[in-house]
Amino acid sequence: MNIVQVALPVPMRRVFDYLLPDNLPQPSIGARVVVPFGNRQLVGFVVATNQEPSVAVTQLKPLLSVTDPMPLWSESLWHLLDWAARYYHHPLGEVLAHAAPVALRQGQPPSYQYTKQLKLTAAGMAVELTELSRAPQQQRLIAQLRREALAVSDLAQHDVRPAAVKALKEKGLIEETLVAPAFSAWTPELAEEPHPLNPEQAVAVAAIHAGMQAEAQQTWLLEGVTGSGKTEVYLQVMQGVLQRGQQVLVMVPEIGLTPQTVQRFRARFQAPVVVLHSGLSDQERLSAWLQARDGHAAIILGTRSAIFTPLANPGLLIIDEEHDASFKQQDGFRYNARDLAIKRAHTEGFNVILGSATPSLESLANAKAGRYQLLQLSQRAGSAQPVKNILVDLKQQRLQQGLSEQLIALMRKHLDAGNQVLLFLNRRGYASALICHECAWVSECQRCQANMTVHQQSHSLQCHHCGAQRRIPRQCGGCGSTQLITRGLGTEQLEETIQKLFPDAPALRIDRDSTRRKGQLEDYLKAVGRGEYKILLGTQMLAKGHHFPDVTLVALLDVDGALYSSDFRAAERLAQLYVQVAGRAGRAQKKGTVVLQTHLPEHPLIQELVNNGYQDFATSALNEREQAMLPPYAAMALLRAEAVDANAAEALLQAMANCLEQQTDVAVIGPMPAVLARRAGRHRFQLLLHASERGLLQRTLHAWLPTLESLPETRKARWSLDIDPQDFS
DNA sequence: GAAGCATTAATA
DNA sequence: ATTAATGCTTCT
Repeated sequence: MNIVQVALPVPMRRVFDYLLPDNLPQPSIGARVVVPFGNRQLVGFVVATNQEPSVAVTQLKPLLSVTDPMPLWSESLWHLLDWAARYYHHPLGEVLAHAAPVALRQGQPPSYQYTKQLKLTAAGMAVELTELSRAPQQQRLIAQLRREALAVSDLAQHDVRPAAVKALKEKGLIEETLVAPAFSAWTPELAEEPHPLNPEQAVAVAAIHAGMQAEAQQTWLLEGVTGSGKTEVYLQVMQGVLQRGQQVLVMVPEIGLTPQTVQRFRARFQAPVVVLHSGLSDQERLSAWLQARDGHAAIILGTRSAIFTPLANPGLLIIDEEHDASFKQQDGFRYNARDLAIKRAHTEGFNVILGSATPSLESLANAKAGRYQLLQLSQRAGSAQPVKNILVDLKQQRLQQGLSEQLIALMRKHLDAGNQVLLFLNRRGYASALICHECAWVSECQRCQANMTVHQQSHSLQCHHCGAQRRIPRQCGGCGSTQLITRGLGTEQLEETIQKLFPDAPALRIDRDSTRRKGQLEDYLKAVGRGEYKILLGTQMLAKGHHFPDVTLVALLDVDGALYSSDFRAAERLAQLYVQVAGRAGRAQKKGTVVLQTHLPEHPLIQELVNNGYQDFATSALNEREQAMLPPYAAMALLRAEAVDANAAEALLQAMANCLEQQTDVAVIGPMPAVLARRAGRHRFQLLLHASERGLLQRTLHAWLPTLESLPETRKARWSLDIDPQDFS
């Protein structure tokens, strides 16, 4: 009897053997099969056949069915997924399931959905409309179908009820047909003229074009300040790739996938663009996946998970804003899509462009080491001038709700000149805590080690970590006093203050709370573009990607947290944020000003950034990383554990530490409490592993994971492993 | 003693 | 992850 080894979407780092019944065809590696598992049925992936079974044959169950006659993935993509499972030490079955669209995960065939369409029969063509004068819906439908066929799913839009359709079918006037999906044409002609390039852009495009002629796969790091026209470079490089009939995969951060981005690609090329965004239905996602696999899609635009899209004929991969943290998945299968993309490009032999105004230190180090070719765009398009930086020392300053007098004066000046002002504050809500003026009681979350945030708008205290909500108390929870005051400025309160200080300047707050409704952010951004608002204030959402041509003053109100942070990446992230926010200022003909309010103006990072810019900051930050033996000059992995019982979580990591400490080439740091020591009622600990090279860390983990997994302490606490962790919270 | 909830073991 | 089996507590 034939044995089939199957990877299943369960959190176990092992595969399962099944018997192949005689009536089923021999499945190929990478095909899906349906198997019995416990008392349920799962869709699994064949990883091997004709192997020796790892348990007694009598314990094996037979496969229920073979779903695919062919492997689901090309050989190279299959190898990438297998590599990813090993590199991230994540169960292969879960990796494969993650890489497949939901429809395929559930066992649907990998085929296009045919749409049901209504068409006129010969009788329907001939019938006199007046014959149907007593059935207006039927009449309308016939009239419509004489213009063009109609999909059954669109009937409601034409206000035709199923009864009318049924009646017409019975009269033999219309019929239902299944129609194959139509793919738009793939032509090399452009839909619009390319924009003229400035000298730097031209150099970049020429360098990439030249490099593409070479046989060897290449990676370019395109470092372009905001407004320097990176997108135009992408477009002109893509042009050549598309003309050769090759596909382009474009990956953008979650927040960057806006209709405007898509619009730029559609406007330039007469080639089908497929967009993988969160709003797609399972069927639409499957269709996009198939179109990419079959080469019907020329340009595939998507976020993190787009890296798993099969490509018939890939020519180029672009990762825009490559430094963005959203390329790293923060739970479950914790992969880094940027790193996987580069690995994939290597194995499949296509070229990569990494683009950013503020490249990650990892990528800069790779450029320095000669693995990537660095291309720089330092001029802002048109006549835009460099921004002016102003540091405001908050020490001993009189503040009005977090605003220094200097900043308020600057805001007046810019508003009086008819320009817009943007204030950045990365803290939503009204205030970060409610405290008692008499006994210093603080509004803490019951289930997390964190303060609850005051939300005046919804009259509630909210925990931003577990989502808990309750009414704002009138009395102190400790002493019963009614003297409750707020601490820590949030965007809601900032909005209130701004309206008081600048009653004549309409202000708009943009944060997760104010843009909850779908499409609301887009509506607001349009209103901003029309000049309906003079002051914009908000969180991270304001920092990225949006173009505000009339904003001339940008201020970061409170970023000192990053300067005190224990996370070694905090400085890098602050520098990137600063440059991104600064990029919102003075994009058109107007000179921009950037204000940074801080209690630590003498901090070397701040000085370096403000005086010498991101590149110099990055150089010295990389030197520091090298001195301190931190990534990218070392490898890290993080073991996390959480449990209701704090001891259980800590004991598990201690047991793991005891095992791993036998390995001398890997430093084991911890266990220590996580930054957020308790979340949703669970105590959290972490254990940091540090090695001078990835290989050492990989070999250690590979050797020890089976032991770690089977430690008795794992039964008392949930744990996970994060390779190349980005966030230590 | 049954019902209800938490813990543990198994999944081929 | 999901589920069945087991253990423990609580309720009537």
